[in-house]
Amino acid sequence: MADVLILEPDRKQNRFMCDALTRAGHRAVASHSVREAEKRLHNTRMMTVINAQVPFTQSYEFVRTLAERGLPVLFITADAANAAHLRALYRGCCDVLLYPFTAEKLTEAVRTLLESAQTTLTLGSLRLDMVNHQVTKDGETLSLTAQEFALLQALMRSPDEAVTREDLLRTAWGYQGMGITRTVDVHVQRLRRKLGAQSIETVYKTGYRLKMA
Amino acid sequence: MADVLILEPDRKQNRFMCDALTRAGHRAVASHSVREAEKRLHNTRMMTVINAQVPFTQSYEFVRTLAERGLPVLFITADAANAAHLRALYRGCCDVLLYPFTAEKLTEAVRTLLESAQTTLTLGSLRLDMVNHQVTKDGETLSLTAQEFALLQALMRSPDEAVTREDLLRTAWGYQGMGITRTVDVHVQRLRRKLGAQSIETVYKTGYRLKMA
DNA sequence: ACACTTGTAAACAAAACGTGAATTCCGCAG
DNA sequence: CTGCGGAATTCACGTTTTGTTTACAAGTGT
Repeated sequence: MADVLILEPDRKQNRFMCDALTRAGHRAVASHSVREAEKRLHNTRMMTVINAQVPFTQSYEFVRTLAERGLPVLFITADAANAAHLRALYRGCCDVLLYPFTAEKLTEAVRTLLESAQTTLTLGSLRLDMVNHQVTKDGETLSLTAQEFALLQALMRSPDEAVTREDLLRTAWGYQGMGITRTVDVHVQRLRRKLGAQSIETVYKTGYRLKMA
Repeated sequence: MADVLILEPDRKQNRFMCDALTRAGHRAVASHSVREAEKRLHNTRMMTVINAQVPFTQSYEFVRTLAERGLPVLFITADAANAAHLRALYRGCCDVLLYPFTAEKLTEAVRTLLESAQTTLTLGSLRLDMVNHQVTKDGETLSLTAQEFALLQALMRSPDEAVTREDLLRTAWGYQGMGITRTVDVHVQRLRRKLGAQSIETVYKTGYRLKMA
């Protein structure tokens, strides 16, 4: 994950940040609305730089989803009080940068955040590499589709725990408040085939659980 | 359990609380009547924030049921005297917040309450984990059905106490005012088999009791 | 002994799940 | 823009699991 998405409505600012990061060797993608950003990130993994002024009601869910996917987020805000608040709110792989800032400060913050980002998950002989979008089992590479990959990732984040279908739909699909769907079931079926059974057990009336080792 | 249900008839207030909690990283669900709330909580575990003004006759039974299920409840009231009263009435995993309050006070109260929320029950060598939907006895995992799980949970909440069939139907099934049924008996029978006898004793003309150790 | 309560197996009903196939979606090359 | 191909989703149906009722045997207390 070397790429950075910049969610900043102001064109000029956006341009400035893009340039700075590009010069620092990253691939920067400009984005001006949450909608656009969501679309772009739907099946890609990259960190996000977001202006904290974008409407909270929209951005909140957005950032939360990113956090759940283990993607780093860097907030930009001019309000020091707000900065503290944000830092407390989203701890983990998020950080806050106070406006105004130099290009150096920005690239430094991005670099630090990227370094601390989690890029692989392991469970027994299963290894999931988020950078290369690869999953290996006993050293052999499995070829999973994007959705299968996302599902496995969601399951691997909570090994040995029962994960509800609703949770899976939210973290692996980004859906929310969707009614009954058999989608998860179907994908679990496919994953089972590829992983070799004995891996994902179903928790009746609840969801699924990825068993350790 | 990271979710919060907000039972507050006033739309504006409800909205305010939802926002505050959402911002604090919880998933908040708005609800405007006891009826609605009951439906939502029927087979989900989440804590509840309730405005103490909602008609007592309705809310009393509602809150009682929640407490029996071990679900935390936070009351909101403007009346300090009432606050003391409530605190005394529902001790345990309930708390009271005085109106008016800031968003911070609210999230703080919710966080504290959630932290103290019970997620596992233990009795002798029996361990019941509500998060993972698992029961272990002497370290070995028992496979219980959802209903058996709910029943055992209800029994474990009152160890060494006689629990009436009616109580069990209410807390483990969500039924109320249902007439005669042998359902509880049948499930007790099955639980006995899985737990190995010697565990659930019957209290003639009343119900059942889960013996300690 | 009698009326009533509880234990239990088996029958039945309902819900949840698995799965192959049909359909829709979506990015992409032409 | 259009058709193509793989992936995602929905659908329909069969299977499995679970829950409830029933019928009768066994137990309990007066």
